[in-house]
Amino acid sequence: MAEVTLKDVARASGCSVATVSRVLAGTRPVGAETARTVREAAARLGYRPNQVARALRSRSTGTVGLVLPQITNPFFPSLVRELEHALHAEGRAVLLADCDDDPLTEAARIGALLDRQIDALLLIPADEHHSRDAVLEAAARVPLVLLDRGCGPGVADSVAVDNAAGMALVLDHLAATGRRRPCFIGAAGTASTAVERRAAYETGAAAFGPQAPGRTELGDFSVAWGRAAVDRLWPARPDAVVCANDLIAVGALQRLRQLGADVPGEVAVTGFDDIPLAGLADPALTTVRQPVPELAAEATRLLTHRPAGFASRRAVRLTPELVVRASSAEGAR
Amino acid sequence: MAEVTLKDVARASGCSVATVSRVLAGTRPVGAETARTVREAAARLGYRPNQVARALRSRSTGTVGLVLPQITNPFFPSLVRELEHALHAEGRAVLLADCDDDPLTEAARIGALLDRQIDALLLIPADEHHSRDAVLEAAARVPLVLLDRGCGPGVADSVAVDNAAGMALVLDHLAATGRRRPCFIGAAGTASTAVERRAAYETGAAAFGPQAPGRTELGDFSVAWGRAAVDRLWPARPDAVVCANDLIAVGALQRLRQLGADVPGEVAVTGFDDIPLAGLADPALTTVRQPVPELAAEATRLLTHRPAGFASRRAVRLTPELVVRASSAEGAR
DNA sequence: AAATTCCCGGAGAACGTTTTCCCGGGGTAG
DNA sequence: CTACCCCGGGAAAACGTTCTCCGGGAATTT
Repeated sequence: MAEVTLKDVARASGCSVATVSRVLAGTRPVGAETARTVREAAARLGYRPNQVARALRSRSTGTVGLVLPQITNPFFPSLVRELEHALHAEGRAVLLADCDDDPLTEAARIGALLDRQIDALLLIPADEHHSRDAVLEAAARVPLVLLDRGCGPGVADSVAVDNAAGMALVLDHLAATGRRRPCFIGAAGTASTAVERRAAYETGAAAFGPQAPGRTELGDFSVAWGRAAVDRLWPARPDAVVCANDLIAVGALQRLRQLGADVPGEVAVTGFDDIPLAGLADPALTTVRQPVPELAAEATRLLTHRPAGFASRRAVRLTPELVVRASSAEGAR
Repeated sequence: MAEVTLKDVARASGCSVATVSRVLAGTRPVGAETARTVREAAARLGYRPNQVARALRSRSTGTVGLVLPQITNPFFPSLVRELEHALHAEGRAVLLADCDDDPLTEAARIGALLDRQIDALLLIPADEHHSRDAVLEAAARVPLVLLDRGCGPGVADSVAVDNAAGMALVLDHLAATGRRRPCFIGAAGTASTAVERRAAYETGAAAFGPQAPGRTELGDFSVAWGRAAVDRLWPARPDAVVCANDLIAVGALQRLRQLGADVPGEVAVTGFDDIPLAGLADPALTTVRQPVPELAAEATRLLTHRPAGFASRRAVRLTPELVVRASSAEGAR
């Protein structure tokens, strides 16, 4: 029933499978009259090409793999959405894999996708170091683009936000609005976002004066950690708490309010990423917006337009944007 | 290089492709000695079976489609995660499609996935009515399980939470904690979750007395709508605001606080779904937790164990759980 | 008018598996 | 000793495409 094949169309239109294939794929010019009959027969029978057979023959599945650390990380869904739309628009389908932040699972998933003959792989690596081998291996087989996070230099093409620039935006803003004693709540992991944001904070914070900056605490990218870190930092009474991402900032915000601190009057709080939650926090969170649609567009562009015989790796950095909200308001002081 | 095929292994191990296939797939018993040599050769060459070829021949891709309305809806990521894990655990891969809440896009995506010869389809329908045709068509081709939302009776197997039971839990809890004048902020759409929760509220609210319940307002499943609805309902001073999902509840919570209302002292607020945001709201949101892991497990079970020649559709309803948090606390009154 | 090119169409190989069918040898039963 | 059967193994068909090669007729060139 739903098993209409090229052969059926050929029989119905009185010509060979080769011709039918040519008409439908537009591979080679074919007589106007025959083309018409073929197209009509195909429509009448409701022919849909079997993509698996097509893939086997043409060595291209029209499928790209997307491997990410944790779909439940609120930054990823919008990215996945943009990627899905961009890829489906070109007729490619997305094989999704969630590796649960575990490099071993990640490697297994990558393997599974490669076995399925994906044309290309989009990967948000779980760990800067431990993902490296799997990435190298995969990059040798298919076009691969690293997204959001890096994985050592020159491993593969990559697209990410300029974390240093983003952190600079935050620090400039805080300085401009009169904050003098910032501190930092970061993530200890080796994920490149953690490392870069941490480093950028250290660099930028120096401008506040030699010993102005308070301590920096390192944990993970979670709300719980944000809460916990505040307990350690608040006694020193910083006037700004810079967080490595929005989840941490939300936690910090919560705990500060519990402790009776006045945000933003007494202390400003900033995040990073601009996840949906950021705008909903109270007070709304000042943060750095990642250009998600641009990240997705650039990633798919890198996948598709890969210059032949172009060995060198491309690393695209997109500039983020500062989103100032209530949590760092000046007027309230 | 990465192109090791069965033929290569056969040549390396000195036997035929048929034998190699049999050894590796374990299809048929084969001599112990030959099996050893074959396995060894395969390992040495690093043979990985080409799943596309396998799929073409065996008419099974080991791939299931997952189509959902909006991956950015915060309820879905955890569901996707569970499904991905369950399916990958059985060696199946997931083709993901996001239809942007649009039934037309949904139909197109379903078609694209079917062309790729998915073995089965998991679908969270975008709309109860407008998704129906596409669902019926798809269900005729592959095993299909509807998730979270329905699509008319008897269309396909389905797994969802018992919305009526969940709403009853909320209303019982409110009644038990002394609330007398509830009102409802729901969604107007025809998504089955919207319909069922709305109906369940109407039924349950009757127990509060003939004219006790305040108005019910219908919009969409969004934070913005929650805020807007409060402006309409608050003048009537309900002592409980029951919301059709957590997003609405978060919006309501925000607006109520802006208006100076005391939550939960003056008015309780409840949500539905228990998305991560619910626990982070201030005050933390009382809500109904959907049993996400169970939903996923049940869905994959229905996909795999489908009784041969079992025509009737199965509709599984899972019981939700009430999560009482600060937004409906009694002590605070 | 003959030769060359061009165009349209078909036959069939190929992609990498799985699976059917067949065959030879050794064991057991008659 | 013959008949049968089982077991391990190979040859080759099949899955549904795409694409190469080839041929025949018309059109163009010389």
